[in-house]
Amino acid sequence: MSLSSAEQDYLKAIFAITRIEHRQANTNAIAVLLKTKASSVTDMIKKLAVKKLVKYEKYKPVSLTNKGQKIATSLIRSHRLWETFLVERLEYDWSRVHSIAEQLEHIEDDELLDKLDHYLGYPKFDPHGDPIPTKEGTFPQRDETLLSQLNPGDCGTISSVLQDDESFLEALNQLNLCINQPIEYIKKIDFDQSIQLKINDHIHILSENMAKNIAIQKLP
Amino acid sequence: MSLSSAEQDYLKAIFAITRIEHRQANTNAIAVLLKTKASSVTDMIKKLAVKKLVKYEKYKPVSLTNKGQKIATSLIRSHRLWETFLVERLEYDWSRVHSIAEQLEHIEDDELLDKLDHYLGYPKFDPHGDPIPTKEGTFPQRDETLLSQLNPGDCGTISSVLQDDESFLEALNQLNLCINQPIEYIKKIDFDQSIQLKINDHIHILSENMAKNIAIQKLP
DNA sequence: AAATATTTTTAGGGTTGTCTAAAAAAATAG
DNA sequence: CTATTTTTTTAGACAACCCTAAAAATATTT
Ligand SMILES: [Mn+2]
Ligand SMILES: [Mn+2]
Ligand SMILES: [Mn+2]
Ligand SMILES: [Mn+2]
Repeated sequence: MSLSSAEQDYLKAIFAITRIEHRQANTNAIAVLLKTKASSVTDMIKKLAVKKLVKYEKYKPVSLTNKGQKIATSLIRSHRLWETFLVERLEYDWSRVHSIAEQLEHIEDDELLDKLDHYLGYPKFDPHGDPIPTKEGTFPQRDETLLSQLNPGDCGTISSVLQDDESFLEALNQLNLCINQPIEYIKKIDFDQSIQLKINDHIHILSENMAKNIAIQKLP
Repeated sequence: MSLSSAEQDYLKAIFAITRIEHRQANTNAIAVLLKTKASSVTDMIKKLAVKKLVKYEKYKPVSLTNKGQKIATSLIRSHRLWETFLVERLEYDWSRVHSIAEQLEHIEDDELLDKLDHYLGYPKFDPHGDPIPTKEGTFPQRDETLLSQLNPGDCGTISSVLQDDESFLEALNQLNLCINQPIEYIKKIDFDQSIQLKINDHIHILSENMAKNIAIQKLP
């Protein structure tokens, strides 16, 4: 069964809300994520339910069937492999690749993902530190702490970012904050919960909101 | 102005018919190429005319404006660069890449083609020997003769194939007939114009139809 | 030049995916 | 437990793209 890009995007959205953000995939949440209207979501959910890709009861949050989950996982795999290709081979900045991967992830061919994976050397994490599921659908795991939840004196390296927003990532570039960059957490500023941290021996400040979207691997 | 994949496919089709096959792009010719119906073509041509991408008068063959030509050329560049990537980097067989490139050619990003071109080392010809237009829209030129038009004793190497059909290319694989393969033309068989030729010291036969779709660079 | 065949366009309709506005259901507050 | 607010669904419409069948225009024969 072949799915339209729109159908695929809905499956991805439901996966992101339920499995990644651990929220309920209700009509509005999906509409917000996909920048569409609740009525459009209802329509599409019904179609996906007929195709046995989601479980749906009127007025209840929707969930993926096994089949739907497999497809969503494969799309995430595709998205993240393409992002890796764009950064590692085409020398794109990590801030620019998300919207291109949104298009590339829908390219259909039986062998493409495996060949791309092989070519890239079976990467485990994408340029934003997000885990790339294996062909079998397993996500590599890792111990991470949100930068916003460190304690004074904690040291570590940036392991992932939780947003793909271009302006957010560009701002991190300015501070040399990229994946694997060592940092030291200094303290939280009482005034508005901003974070003070040391990067390459320089002190910088990050808003609470930005700090919430940066994950750290703590050094022992 | 951003164009749908369908609109882009029509521009490519008109380019192929007028500039490559040197025929008139009338409604039926386009419908056959795009495997659609004449009435659908008329509808789309009208839309493209409003957008000033084609010149259209009722009942007359259609032609591309400069703007339409630039877009078509860029799509061909995209298609052929992606085919090159698939064969040279992902190790696809040349017989499998066309349908994937049909999808990839529509990916939109300002920098993508230039980065891909740079990464591939500015290739001049794609895996089928077709010229890859430069960023400026110039097609590399070459002296070619159709295999069907050689004379007994002529030697040369295969420089391109005129069809992307998977079964055609797979059949060529079986005979070791790939780009740059040296061949010697033996003779035409009176019975049905089949071609006898020597490949790696072995004699083989090709149907007239296949020979018409293989281009040769003659050796002096 | 008229008759016939072919090509192109128009008319009307179907599907997919979107939207707004209104109705219905569920959740929340008093 | 009712009243109000919020969320979800339904109804109806629209744009893009494609289709079939019929009409109109053009090309080819006789
Ligand atoms: Mn992304
Ligand atoms: Mn990513
Ligand atoms: Mn091709
Ligand atoms: Mn090609």
